[in-house]
Amino acid sequence: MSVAAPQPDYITRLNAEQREAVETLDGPLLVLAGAGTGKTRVLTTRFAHLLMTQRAFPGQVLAVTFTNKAAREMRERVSAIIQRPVEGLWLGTFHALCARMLRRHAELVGLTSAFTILDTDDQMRLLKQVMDAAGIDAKRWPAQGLMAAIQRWKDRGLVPDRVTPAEDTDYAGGRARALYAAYQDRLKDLNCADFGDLMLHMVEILRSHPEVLADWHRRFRYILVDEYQDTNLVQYLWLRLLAQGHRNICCVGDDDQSIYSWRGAEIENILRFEKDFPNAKVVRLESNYRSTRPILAAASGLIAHNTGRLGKTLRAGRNDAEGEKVRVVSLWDSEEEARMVGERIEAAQRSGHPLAEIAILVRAGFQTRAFEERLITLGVPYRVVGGLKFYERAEIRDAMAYLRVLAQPSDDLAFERIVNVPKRGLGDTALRKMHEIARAERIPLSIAAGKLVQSGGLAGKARAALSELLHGFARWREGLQREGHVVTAATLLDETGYTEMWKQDKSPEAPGRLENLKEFIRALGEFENLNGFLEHVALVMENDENAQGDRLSLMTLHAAKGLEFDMVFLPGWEEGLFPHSRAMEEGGERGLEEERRLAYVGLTRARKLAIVSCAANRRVYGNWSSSIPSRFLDELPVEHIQREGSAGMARNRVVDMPSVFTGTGGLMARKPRTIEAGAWEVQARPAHAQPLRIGERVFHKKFGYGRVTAVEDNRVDVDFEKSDPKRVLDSFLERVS
DNA sequence: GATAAATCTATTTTT
DNA sequence: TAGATTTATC
Repeated sequence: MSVAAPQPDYITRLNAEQREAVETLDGPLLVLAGAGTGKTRVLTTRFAHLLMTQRAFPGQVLAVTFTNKAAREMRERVSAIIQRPVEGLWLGTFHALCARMLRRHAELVGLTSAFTILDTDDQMRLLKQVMDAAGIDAKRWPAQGLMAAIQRWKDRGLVPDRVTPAEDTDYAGGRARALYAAYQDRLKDLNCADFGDLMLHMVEILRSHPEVLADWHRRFRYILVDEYQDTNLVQYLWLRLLAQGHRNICCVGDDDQSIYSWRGAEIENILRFEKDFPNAKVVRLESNYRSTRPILAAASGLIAHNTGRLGKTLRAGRNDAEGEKVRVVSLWDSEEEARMVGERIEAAQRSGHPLAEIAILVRAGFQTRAFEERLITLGVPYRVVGGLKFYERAEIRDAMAYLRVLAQPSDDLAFERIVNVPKRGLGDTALRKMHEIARAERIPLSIAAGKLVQSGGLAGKARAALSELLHGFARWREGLQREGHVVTAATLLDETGYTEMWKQDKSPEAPGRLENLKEFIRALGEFENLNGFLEHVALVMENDENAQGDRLSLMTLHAAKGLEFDMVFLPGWEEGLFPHSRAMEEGGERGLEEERRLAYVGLTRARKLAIVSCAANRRVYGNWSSSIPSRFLDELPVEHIQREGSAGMARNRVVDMPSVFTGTGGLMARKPRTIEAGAWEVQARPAHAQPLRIGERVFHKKFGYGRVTAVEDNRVDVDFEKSDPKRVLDSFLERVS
């Protein structure tokens, strides 16, 4: 910087560490941005700075996000800084950007530039067909397992040829690779790509076509990556290939907020950054502007229990950072927990807190129900974030399938979906005949259908129905030219009898579905043409509906990442639920650490008050069972929390009701009796006169006989004979001699 | 091809 | 327990 050069105010508004992250423009840079430290601000300011200093034209910056929402936000904020709309940006999600690139090079992987992007439904159906053709016993080998394996391979950038036989032993007797190859072939035949393919194909192309890669190197001078801790291997490879030339890559992320390993995200990508990009600079953003000191201290204390972190310490960046301690409330059962949350929300509401600033964050989706019921009885408006998305609804998928056939007669999957919706009397038999012709002549299904009609290989009624459908498509295609896509789509849905089908439907959802179809047509009008719309829907599966009104938010912890609220409820902190037993079974210590990061994400969502709670009894699959407080509660630094509720767990640990309350067959198997508040709280009687020791044989009402493998306070690890090893409270165990 | 019965299966899900 | 999905039956 030259002497006394006046700084633009978008720079002077930053703190020192943020400023360093923005102004370090050349070479690899990793910005470790703790929760609430202004990550998005840095990213967008950096982008704007590149443009303002004329380091790059808009089209020379590649900016990658994970969600459409993040991309939209970045676009808006960049144009706000440079005070004009920015055009020609390569800003979007990994998938959207790859799709855009792949349309230019599709022929290099055997597709045409008009390839279709499949949704999960289509993927599954296609895979089932492939497995069927290969004679795989679908009972023994569920398609879902193979789908997961294929996706994992794709996440790692492995085309079928690159999968080693050693990785292919545990599915259908080592046939997974071959099935994967067959699936890929089918995709190519149909001119389709699934989500994973968008990344996979592009990486393959960049790997094997240096001239293409060089081209992209010339184009992009700077690369910006958001949420780097969530990248999977194929995304990492793609970034590394593109960054090879100029090495001006800036990745922003937080290893402590990596919570998507089960989706293929590799936390190693961020841990390894300095090795991958030699001479990389690392800037830490540790000044938190979001939360009060106690919340930050609680979150920091918790996450400190993780190993293998890059290490950051959140500092309170606000002047008014003092505040309420984190509440830890223990309750008798999940119903009482819901009541407690409801009461506090009402109280907050009474004292003038907007509901939009309150959130309940749960570990698993099913937990929302108890709270919904409570909120409904209390009349508190709420919204559940991340339910079924608009474009995932059946009626929308059907309508989409019609439009896809309209746009691309060779889209077999779409054709198959709608050929008998509404019912036209075209069942399995008719479909099989079409398939036979299609396979024999290697033509699309819809063309085969035409031949079938002409050859008369179909009974009268079915033949007439199919013929009418095909003529319809010919007509609507003409209409597309004449009347445009919106009118044609509406006509199509009417003439096929699709809207009529829902009008006739007497189920309570039917009116809503008709509404959705109207909304669908309206959304269509926002696009210039049909293809633009189809691409958008394939890549942007989100619903931006009903966000209005002062409503409380109810969502999973995963869905809450990136959001913030004044008051946050974190219920269900119990062993087995959070940390979730499955996470630990599958991921071991790594799984546990990811759960802890999830807890960290939860706590750091709160600006002013976090209320953590656990219940001693919870209904699991219909049965009441008892649970013990999450180990995460013990990991919160005591000086920053305030214990409340029926059981002060720090001093008097919750003593569970006798095991007659649990299990299925007991006297009170239905529900633990709600006893007078406080009655069960203080009896800190030791469950056993002599503490249990490792190796002792014990009996548990629900899990049967087992042997003690570890003892920690009143928690005992038991290796059960008839059940998986579990951690239980010692009061539930009987000593067996 | 539609309905009823039986069976299965229950984390998280950015695109 | 609840719901989704598969299978059996008419």
